[in-house]
Amino acid sequence: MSLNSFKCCPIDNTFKIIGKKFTMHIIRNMAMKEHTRFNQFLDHIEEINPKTLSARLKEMEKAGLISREVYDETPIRVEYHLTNKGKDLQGILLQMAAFSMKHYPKQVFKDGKARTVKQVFNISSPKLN
Amino acid sequence: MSLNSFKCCPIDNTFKIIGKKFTMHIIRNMAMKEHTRFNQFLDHIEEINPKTLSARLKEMEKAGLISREVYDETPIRVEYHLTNKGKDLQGILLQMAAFSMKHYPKQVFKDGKARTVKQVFNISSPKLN
DNA sequence: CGGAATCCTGAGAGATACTG
DNA sequence: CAGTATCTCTCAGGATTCCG
Repeated sequence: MSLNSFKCCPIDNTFKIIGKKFTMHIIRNMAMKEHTRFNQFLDHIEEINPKTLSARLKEMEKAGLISREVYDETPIRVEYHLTNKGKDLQGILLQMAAFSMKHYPKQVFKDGKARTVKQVFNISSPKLN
Repeated sequence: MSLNSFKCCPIDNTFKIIGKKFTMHIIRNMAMKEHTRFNQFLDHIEEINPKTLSARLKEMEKAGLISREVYDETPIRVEYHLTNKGKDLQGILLQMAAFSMKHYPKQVFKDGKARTVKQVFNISSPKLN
């Protein structure tokens, strides 16, 4: 199976979906911290502002990475959840975590000692689809 | 092992290194097409221009992802190669490819049929460090 | 060949205030 | 609570030319 079977580059395509600032941070907080709500993201994502957060959430919903559900209570409640497609980004997320945990232990860990993803998240290598 | 051992987020840290436009494209061409030279990147990376390419290469060298070697011939020859650290980004690269190959087969493949990374690259899941 | 130097532009991000 | 509405502004990136 050769590279000739490609019409466009899958890496370029993926980058267009997740490459914008904060997109992976939102995915991270949904996948690893189980955050679901607007102000939760706003309060816990480094340096994000409501305008940008709103824009990212809309893009991600349009791309099918997340779902948006409105609960008509007072006060209103809106929850965002990862779709199965969004969950498939966890492989990228873990590889990203692994890279910094290996190469930047002093910045990443309080005690400065490197750890593996398996140690921290108790997870094994994500399958390649 | 809990999330409390983190000083800063490894995903955020990685994103700061590879999140800029074209960085992963350069890594891709080095890792998968064995490109090594300035004009090779310039000619084969979609929409890049010399100024941005130059900036990315410098950042990447400074970050220790690539090495720069000058061969004093006429005309001068300069080669860029992935360091071991740069090679450790291949796991992310493969996960990125896998995502689009699974979810966007019609955009990615000429025949529109999904393939796995294993089928295309004859490679198994990258290890998580 | 491998860039550096300019100049230019606009998308996108930041800050803040406001609203249903 | 979950967003809009402005308004400002920077700087990443594009286009082009030139240089050792």
